[in-house]
Formats: sequence, structure tokens, C-alpha cells
Amino acid sequence: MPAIPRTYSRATMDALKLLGAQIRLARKQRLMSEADLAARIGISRGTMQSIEKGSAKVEIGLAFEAAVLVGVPLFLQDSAGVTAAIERVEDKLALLPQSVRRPLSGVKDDF
Amino acid sequence: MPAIPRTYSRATMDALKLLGAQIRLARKQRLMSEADLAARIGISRGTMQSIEKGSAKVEIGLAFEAAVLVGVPLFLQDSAGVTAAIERVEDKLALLPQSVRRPLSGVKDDF
DNA sequence: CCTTTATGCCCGTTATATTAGCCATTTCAT
DNA sequence: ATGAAATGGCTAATATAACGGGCATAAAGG
Repeated sequence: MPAIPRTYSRATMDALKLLGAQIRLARKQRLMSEADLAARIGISRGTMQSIEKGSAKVEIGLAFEAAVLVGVPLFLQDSAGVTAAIERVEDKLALLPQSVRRPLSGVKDDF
Repeated sequence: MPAIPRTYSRATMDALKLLGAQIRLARKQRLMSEADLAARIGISRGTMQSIEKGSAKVEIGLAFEAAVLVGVPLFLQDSAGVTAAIERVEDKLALLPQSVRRPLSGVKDDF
């Protein structure tokens, strides 16, 4: 057992729950059983259940695969905009210093 | 080694990459080091790096925590709408049969 | 009604993510 | 310039997620 059973913020758990519920809904709309979807992804039915239950301890890649496979949008509504969004973020990233570093004097922590 | 090194769809990897880049960007904007953010979440720096790298094999809960902590929006722009969205999805879910079942005859698979 | 299937849940085993720690390198503040 | 800190990448050890499999219940369709 973990010394401390790790906690998650409300926002995280809400997001997980939402994602899981969306997947479950979309799956049923497509008339797939848990076993069907699990097989498509290449995971066990148990893991599929964890995903739909909104468990925090599943591989993010598996959860995303499930979402993609049943048509639940990730982050952006249009999947076309994702690559563009990646570039945009990475452009901004390029403008920042490679390593962050607080000046020794006090700074404003937020913007 | 895994018998089969598991593959992920393009859409999934793009979403992962975007999430990671957004977290990295937001972290730097807040002048936090990898170690800072990792400590806040309660994870190792190595895992933090995996998250920002967009690895598919991190716990989804940890990745989401990182996003939340630096202010990267999950799925919806307004965090207020999340709970409402959950209810909406679960309402729809309630209207569907508890267990899906294909009629024996051919059905339209999509809507 | 009765049969078939989907779902919920549990357990032991196995695969693997996470960790702490370390070192090299880069990079920024002074 | 130079020193302190951030980042990148690696390792062995440990924690734990994912699996297979099984069983019970619910529920849909015939």
C-alpha cells in the first residue's frame, strides 16, 4: 500500500467523471458493449470499466483511445484544430526562457 | 517487455502532446520549475517530465492534476460548466437501456 | 417465460509505471 | 565570468495498474 493513498482535486475528479460518462454514453449510442470497446482498444473489460467509472489511475493513453474510438472530443471540438493548437502552444513556449528561474527579489507569482 | 508494445491513434497522441505542451507552457508562465510543480502534486520530477512530454503511460489523474494546478482547462473552457455537463451526460445516459444489445438483424452503427 | 448477453465486482498474477537518486549539461542571474 | 539552479536522461527498486478468469445479477429479445 501507498504510505499515503494520494488525493486528487475536485476539478480533476470532475473532469475524470465527465470523460468517463461521455465515453459510456457514446459507447451505448453506438450499441457497443464494454467488451466490444475494450477489445477494439486492446484492453481488458475491467480496465474499460475503470475508465468509464472515471478512475484516476488508468493510463491516460487508454482513456484517450476510448474517447477517440467512440467519438468523444478531447479538449477541442474540432479535431482538425488540435495540431494547430499544438503549434501555437509550442510557439509560445519557444519565446520563453528554456529554464525558469525566479529572481531573488520578490516577484508577482501570477498574472 | 510487453508481447505487443501497444499502439495509440494519431488523435490520442496529438491530444496528449497538446496537453503536455499546455502544461509546460502554463508552468513556465507561472515561474515554476519542474520540481516545484512535481512537489505540489506529490510526484517525482521524472513523472512530471513524462506528463509534459505527452507520454501515454502516465496516470490520467496525475496529468489532470498538473493541468488543473497550472490552470490548463480540461475539456471545457469554463470550469463551472463541468458539473453541469456531467449532469447533462448522465441524464442522457439514464434514458438509454442499462445494457446495450444489438438486435440480431443488421443495424446502423452510427448516427 | 427462458435464454442469452451485458454488466458489476472480486482475486491472484504479471506487466509496468513511479520513484529516488545520480550525473551531465544547459541556462539564467549576478 | 561563474556559480546556482533547471533541465535531460539514465538506473535499480518498488508500488501498482492491467490482466485473465470466474461468479452473480440484471436485463433485453426471442
